[in-house]
Amino acid sequence: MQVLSYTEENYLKGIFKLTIEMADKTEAGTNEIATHLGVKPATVNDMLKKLKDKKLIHYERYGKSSLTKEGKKRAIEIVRKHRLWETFLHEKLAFNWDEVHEVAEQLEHIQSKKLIDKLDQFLNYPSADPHGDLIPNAKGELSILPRKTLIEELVGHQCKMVGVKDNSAEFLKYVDKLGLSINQPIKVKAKQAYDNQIDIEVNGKKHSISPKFAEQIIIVCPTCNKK
Amino acid sequence: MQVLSYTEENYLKGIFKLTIEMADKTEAGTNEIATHLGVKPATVNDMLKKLKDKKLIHYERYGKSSLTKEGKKRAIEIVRKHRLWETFLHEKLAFNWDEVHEVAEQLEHIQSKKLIDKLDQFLNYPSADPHGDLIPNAKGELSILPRKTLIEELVGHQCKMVGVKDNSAEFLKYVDKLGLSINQPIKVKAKQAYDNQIDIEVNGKKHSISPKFAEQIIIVCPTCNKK
DNA sequence: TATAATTGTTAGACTAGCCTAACAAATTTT
DNA sequence: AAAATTTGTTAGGCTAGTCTAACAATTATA
Repeated sequence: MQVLSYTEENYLKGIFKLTIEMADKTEAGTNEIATHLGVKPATVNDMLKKLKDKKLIHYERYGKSSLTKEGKKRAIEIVRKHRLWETFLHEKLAFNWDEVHEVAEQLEHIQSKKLIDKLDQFLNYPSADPHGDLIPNAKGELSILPRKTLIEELVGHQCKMVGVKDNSAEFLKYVDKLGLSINQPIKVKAKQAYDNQIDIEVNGKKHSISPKFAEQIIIVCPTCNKK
Repeated sequence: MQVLSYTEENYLKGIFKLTIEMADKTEAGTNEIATHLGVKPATVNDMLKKLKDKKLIHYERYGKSSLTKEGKKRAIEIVRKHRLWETFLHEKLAFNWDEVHEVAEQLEHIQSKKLIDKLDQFLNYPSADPHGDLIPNAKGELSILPRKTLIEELVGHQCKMVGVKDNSAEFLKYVDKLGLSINQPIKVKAKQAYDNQIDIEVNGKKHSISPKFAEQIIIVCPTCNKK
């Protein structure tokens, strides 16, 4: 598989944003792409011809552009890398969520399949980046798992925290104390019929939490949705 | 502080390796740099003029080149980034020590002071990378003992292995068999004038090694440098 | 020391990615 | 439907980084 230049990758990513992530359109015009990327239309025109030759986009003279199947696949790989790096910067290196984008713009162009797969693993296969945007998996699939709260999770299942409902300092402090954070795996060990307390395991540590608390923790559960 | 291009950074790093990390020289020739970087001498010639204009190297027509104070500072920053990334890949993402170099070659060019300082912190301020090479700190300080190969070491001196040149499985297996590893002390007992075999002592055990082998073992020798 | 070999430089050409200026096609407005 | 506006294309030029081929300076050798 041919390696694309830094610039070619940025064009694919830009066209992806304009045609696939924007709900209302499936094609992008030359001027529109130019504005989005901060270059002149003449420059875009040259690149569109080049990307067409490489079979990464559909393009005809005076027409709009869109990604081919291969082009879309490539674009999704770049988006995946971008969002995984953002997650890394935020979760592991304590960058603020509004500082991560600029650095991820550079990191997303690093060429190494092994690197990105290992990073994914290291981050616990996150499904969303610090901005809440979904992260495609290694196959390029955007898994939209239904969200629920921890109180609804089945005993024996392993789920992943993706957010909270309560945002009070008091609540967040408790969340923190239990070792919970975005993308943190949680295993439900048992539920007490008597008072609905839930026994969970987080990072090897066991806790018993109240239903009131569990109700505030938003999760997704791959196990529930498999098959 | 002006930002250097990917290519300019690679030239500085190359000149650094040839003039500062190699024991016996303080200047590098045009052809030598070309060979090291895998480009033609004519190309190097252009870049040397450019780096001279930017006051990053000392260079005169038909003369050898060396880094200025500023050039050296820049080169050390790149080396620092390279080695921190190697450490990250090895320690956090479970890359083998012989797989990290290629990816670090790309990562070392990411421009973000904050990123590299956070990474340093995340890794607990490591002082050596997976190959045993020293990592300069944020101030660029590094206790540089000149590196050379075992074949150059004087009889009677005790040195320390800090790396290898050959990375083939065959070679590394032999290295292992002799009890050699990063930071392993080696004593040179004798050299045979007849066939240049070198008698060494590693961990109390004596071995006789070929010059071909010795040439691949990178060492530092405190004795040689203690005047 | 004269010659050969090596090392370094110059000139000219190429590509990728960018630009401006002029023009052409498509679309919108009147 | 003609004119005006917007959108897209082309031609030609620029820079960084690369190359080859010819030449010049330096160094090693006979």
